[in-house]
Amino acid sequence: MTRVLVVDDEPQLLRALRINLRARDFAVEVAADGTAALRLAGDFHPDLVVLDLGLPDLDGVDVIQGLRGWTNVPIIVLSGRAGSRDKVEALEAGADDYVTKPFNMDELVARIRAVTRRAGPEESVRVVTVGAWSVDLADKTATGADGGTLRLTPTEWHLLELLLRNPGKLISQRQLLTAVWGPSYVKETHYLRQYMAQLRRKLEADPARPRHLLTEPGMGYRFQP
Amino acid sequence: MTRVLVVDDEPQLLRALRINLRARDFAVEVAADGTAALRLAGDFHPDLVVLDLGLPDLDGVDVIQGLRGWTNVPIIVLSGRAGSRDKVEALEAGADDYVTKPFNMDELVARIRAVTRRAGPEESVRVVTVGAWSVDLADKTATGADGGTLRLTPTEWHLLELLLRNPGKLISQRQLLTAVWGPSYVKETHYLRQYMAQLRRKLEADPARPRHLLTEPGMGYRFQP
DNA sequence: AACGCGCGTCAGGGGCGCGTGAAGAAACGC
DNA sequence: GCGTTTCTTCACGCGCCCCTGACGCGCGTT
Repeated sequence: MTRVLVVDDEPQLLRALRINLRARDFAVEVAADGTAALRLAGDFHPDLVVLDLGLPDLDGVDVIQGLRGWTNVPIIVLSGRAGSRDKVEALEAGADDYVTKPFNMDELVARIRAVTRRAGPEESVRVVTVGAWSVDLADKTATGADGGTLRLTPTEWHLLELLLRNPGKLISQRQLLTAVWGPSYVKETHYLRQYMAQLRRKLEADPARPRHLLTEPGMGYRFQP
Repeated sequence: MTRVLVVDDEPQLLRALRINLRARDFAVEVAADGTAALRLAGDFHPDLVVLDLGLPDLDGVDVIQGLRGWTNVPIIVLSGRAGSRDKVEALEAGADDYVTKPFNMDELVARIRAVTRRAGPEESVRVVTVGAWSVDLADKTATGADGGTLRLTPTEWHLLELLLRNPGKLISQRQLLTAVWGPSYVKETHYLRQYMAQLRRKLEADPARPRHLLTEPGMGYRFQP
């Protein structure tokens, strides 16, 4: 059964969503604020998160980034504001879809189905090949074609894992910094340059001309398989 | 069947629209003034509203806001006045498209189709085709028919994403400027011309004659799928 | 015709982001 | 306590992105 975590601070909306989703055969858990949402997400391991941006304690974008730091569970954002600025910010932070209130319940369910369908038949990757190296994300080892192994520091692993788990996808600097160093480090882009350089030195055949760990100027980085 | 509410105070235009839309398999309801329109919208729950701005009782913008208070049903505005001031006001209030009278019936139907197609219970778009290019908004990649990739700067992405996420819909200059550069840049329409030209150079087969990134003089820009 | 206005196009320059190297500060091992 | 590894900080040069100004064109107004 598909497990859904609903995060909203309005009791009646929470209740309406719970009833409607349970009637459609979803397992539903609810949270009323951002901190509870982040905690429950760790315990409940939902297949999908429905997140209201207007929470009492945390900013919605911070909740998204808090989740994106360790999981790429699909996130559907609810918001009372239709402003495209908010929408873009949420999507940039890692949301998968955006629904403005007031919304039609059938539409929301349709989007939930669409998002879970898309994320459904995925196997969580364990081994990724980066050039001549074979990286095992589960037991944290990297072995070369000649059988030699590579040593990576914890920070390097954290950064590399985020990129490798989203092959081909652009990960914004903000996302990387909040995930690896925390939300208060979003300005320290030089950390990224520093550690991306180290990863390239260790993994790329020609560190000056990376073929797999690519820079997207002004935006972020991307792992190209 | 798609349900359309037509709001206009001219009986002959009302009649013409009803006949034409019914012939094209729309379910049509009509209202002759703003109050009737707001009441009927609540009862009829249309999938689309065609709204004449020149109503006897209420100002057109007030009708739009009255609808937007509880629903985000697509609204296409009709107006006899070609003044850009009215257009922009209507679009800012939440209208989805704008047609000046006298209008071509086929054009109106085409816009109705475009707007309803977009708002249907479809999954949120990730990949959009623009001419020969395939643009992935999630991965931030653009690949051509020959497999080549395209590089876009952050500002170009921001602008393009806004247009591509609202296919067929007219986005006002004000909206684009506030979303990409911030609210204090609403006068800098020069930026738009600059970056729209760059996007056309990169995406359009014939940048001088754009087929997908269209200019609506005095109002804004539109992405035509 | 002259003028203003909006749009498209081109060229140039300043500033910022990126890559790189190096060194100090902190944490960890024994 | 000492050496090593890891994290953080600083400095420097280069390339490119963003902004700016200019001009031409079409269109409607005076």
